[in-house]
Amino acid sequence: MKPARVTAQRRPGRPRDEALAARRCEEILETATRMFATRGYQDMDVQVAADALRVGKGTVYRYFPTKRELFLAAVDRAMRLLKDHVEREAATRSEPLDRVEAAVRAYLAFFEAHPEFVELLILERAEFKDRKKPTYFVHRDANLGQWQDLFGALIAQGTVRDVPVARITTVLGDLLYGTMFTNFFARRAGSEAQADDILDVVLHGILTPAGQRRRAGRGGRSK
Amino acid sequence: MKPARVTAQRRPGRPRDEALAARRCEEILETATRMFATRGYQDMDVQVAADALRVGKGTVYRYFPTKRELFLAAVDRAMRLLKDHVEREAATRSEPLDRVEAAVRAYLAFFEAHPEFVELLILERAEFKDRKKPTYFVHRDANLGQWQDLFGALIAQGTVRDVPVARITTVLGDLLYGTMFTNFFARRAGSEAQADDILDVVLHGILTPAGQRRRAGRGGRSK
Amino acid sequence: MKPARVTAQRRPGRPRDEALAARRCEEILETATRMFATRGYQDMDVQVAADALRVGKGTVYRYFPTKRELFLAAVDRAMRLLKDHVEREAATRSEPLDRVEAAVRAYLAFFEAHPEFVELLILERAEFKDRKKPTYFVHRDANLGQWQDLFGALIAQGTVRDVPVARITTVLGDLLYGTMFTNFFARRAGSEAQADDILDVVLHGILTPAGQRRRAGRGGRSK
Amino acid sequence: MKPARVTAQRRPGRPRDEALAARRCEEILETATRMFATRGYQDMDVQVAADALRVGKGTVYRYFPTKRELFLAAVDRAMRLLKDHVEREAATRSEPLDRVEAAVRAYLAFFEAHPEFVELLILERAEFKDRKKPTYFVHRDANLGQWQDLFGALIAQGTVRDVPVARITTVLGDLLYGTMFTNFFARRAGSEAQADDILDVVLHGILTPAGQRRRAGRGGRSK
DNA sequence: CATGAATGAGTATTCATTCAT
DNA sequence: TATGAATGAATACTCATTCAT
Repeated sequence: MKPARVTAQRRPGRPRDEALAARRCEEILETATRMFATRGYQDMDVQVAADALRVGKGTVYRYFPTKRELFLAAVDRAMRLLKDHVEREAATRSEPLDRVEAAVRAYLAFFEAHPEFVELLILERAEFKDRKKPTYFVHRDANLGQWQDLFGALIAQGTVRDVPVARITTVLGDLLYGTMFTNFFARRAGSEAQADDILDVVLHGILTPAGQRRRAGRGGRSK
Repeated sequence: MKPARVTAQRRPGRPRDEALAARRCEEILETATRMFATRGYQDMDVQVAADALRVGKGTVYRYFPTKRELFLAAVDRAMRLLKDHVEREAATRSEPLDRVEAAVRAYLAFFEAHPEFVELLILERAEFKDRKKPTYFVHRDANLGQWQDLFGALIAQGTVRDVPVARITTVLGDLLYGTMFTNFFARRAGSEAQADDILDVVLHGILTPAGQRRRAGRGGRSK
Repeated sequence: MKPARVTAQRRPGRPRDEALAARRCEEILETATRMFATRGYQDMDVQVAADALRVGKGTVYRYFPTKRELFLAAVDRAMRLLKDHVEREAATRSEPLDRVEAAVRAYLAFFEAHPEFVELLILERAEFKDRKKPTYFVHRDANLGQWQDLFGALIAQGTVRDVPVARITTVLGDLLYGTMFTNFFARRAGSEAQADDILDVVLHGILTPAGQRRRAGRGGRSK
Repeated sequence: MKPARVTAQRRPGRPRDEALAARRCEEILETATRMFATRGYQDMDVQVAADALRVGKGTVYRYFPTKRELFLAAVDRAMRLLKDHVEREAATRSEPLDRVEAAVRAYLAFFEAHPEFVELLILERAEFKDRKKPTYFVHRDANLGQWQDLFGALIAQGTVRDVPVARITTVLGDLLYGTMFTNFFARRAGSEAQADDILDVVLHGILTPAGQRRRAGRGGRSK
């Protein structure tokens, strides 16, 4: 006879253990992420994931009603972790340009440490073409504003050339995205050195002063 | 679909019509590309593709022994078409920097005109993780040398800063790759303006001279 | 089945509330009957029934150890209610022939008012083919004797032709059974008029000329 | 759009064997009927049926796209066979009343010989409650008219009492239906004697005194 | 050569039942 | 006693591939 939970009268029956549920939910997502990344969407068998988790298959389905929902929850979790990581790192700096640099390094380091999340991004697009917008871009768009504000401030203080901020965020965003994917596809590593390269090119450009003059003289198309 | 009975002098038995075979092979790949891109790898039924081609399913299997081979042939074809397109455009210019610019524009225009090829690249990675290297990177690596030579020449002539050419090709390659994917995922269009933006940032950098001095003074990490 | 705890003086511990148990048992059967009839045996989820009853699934299992037993108890209840209804109606008459007529009307009216019970009869046969004899026929056979006695008396008093009573009860039983099913399947209604039709046809077959005259003289209902 | 089967040039590829297809379709239905009747709808595994037919499961699905369609086709076939049988037997007689009698005997004999068809009727109702009208009643309604005409003629010729023909066909139809089901449920046999009983009861209800005398004079079978 | 009939391995999901609380 | 979290057996249908014609 268990001592009655002193909270007056509780409902009859087995009470729900909220903490356990949350922990298990996280465990399932973590394992599922690993298995989706390893085997692909179709070949990731919910049965195998359940076995790895030491729970019954039905239990997984209690938490995520379909394989699809399980997958999308895993992608969403990955994006939340990315955002947390990048913002935490950027927050360690106060100078705007330093924040940009820290964010670039954090982004690349995050995906280097978690290649399984890159795989999820690929899989999402490959298997769920019907969805309006991939999770990555939903998150990207949600975070875009703060970075544009940052570059706006850098232009105002005369550190960055006065070009449309959208040009900067777009090019830098695409560059990071492409680097992250290529690292994964081509099995490259060394995100620290990559960050150096990227920052060198983006911040300074590749042309010499002479080269810049020459190009301007020829009427290159860039405004 | 009846082969033209060429009258010349026939050898006994039905002569193999090489031209017909090549044409049909191309037709199959084109249709398959469209259908893979539209429906994904798993959902693209060979039966449906055969129906669209107005041939029997067995005929498709005569040209490509498995669905997998059919898919990989389609990816390979896409990469060949990309290479042809970029090189043809680059060849219209003689100045090295102009060739780079033309190549950048051609690359983006190609994938804007052929989003189905982007889809194939995604699908390849998602469905064939076991392959050593995705087709895209096989082609990328094969073409890398000529672009490195080009940038080497630009450095020698003083147009481009004396940084390792690998840094330039890597950053530019990743940026184009990321832009192409993002265009597709986020349904962006307007590759001409994008090329302008990319060339502006990569060639000139985003920092003002003052900003560059300030960063150098702070001992920024880039060498 | 459990011997009633004689109430006199209470023993320590929570007393079993027999009345509550019986009431809940009846509630469960009533709800289960409705849901089995609406959704079929396989599609009737114990979970859904428990939800409808506002109790936990485990509680249902406390009363009925398996879904199968729950179903069979529901069928059995239906047959008990049928018998009660028919006998109660028949008991309102004293003349043997009137009792027969009342029973026929009561039978048809009962199933017209409770189509869910017809559904249970169907489902029992469809899902439990292994059982030796469907519940309906167990009850039918148990009640057969009293009706045969009744017709025996009618023959003895010269009201009914001297044919084997089994012929009468069988034909009448099959006719009622077929009418009840057909009403249900074909969504016919109007059991009163049907009873008129049935009695007209059957009585004018089973009555002797003398019996017909006697009944007409008493103002029997058949037109 | 069917190409005239001019033997000269046939389309390339393996020609479809129409006769084989029709035969196999019938075989599948026959086997499926037996297995549905034996095991019930849910427990009838298409795999097992395919094994019994010595074909692959996919082949069954080529002919019937779903298990449901297979089942409904089996029911429909049963009804067609019933109709054929009853009409063939009725057609052996010329006198209207003899046709009725022959039809009653044929109906009961058919279901006595094919209890599996009775099972199908049960299963259809149990598993497909959503369908507007069970197959049996679709067929029943389609054939009703001819029997009403027959009874109309019998009334006109003074053999049958002048009651609404619908009353006669309904009561007789329900009686046959109930008898057939009860035979099956209660495992009764002896449809010949049952037909005697039914005809005795029903005819002596529907015949005028003149009609009874006429039939007795012709040596009608009812005792 | 071309066809399409035949095949059967492969899989997400449901739900009756159990039992810890 | 009541509850509902956990379990895992059970199953229709698809589609890549083969091969008789």
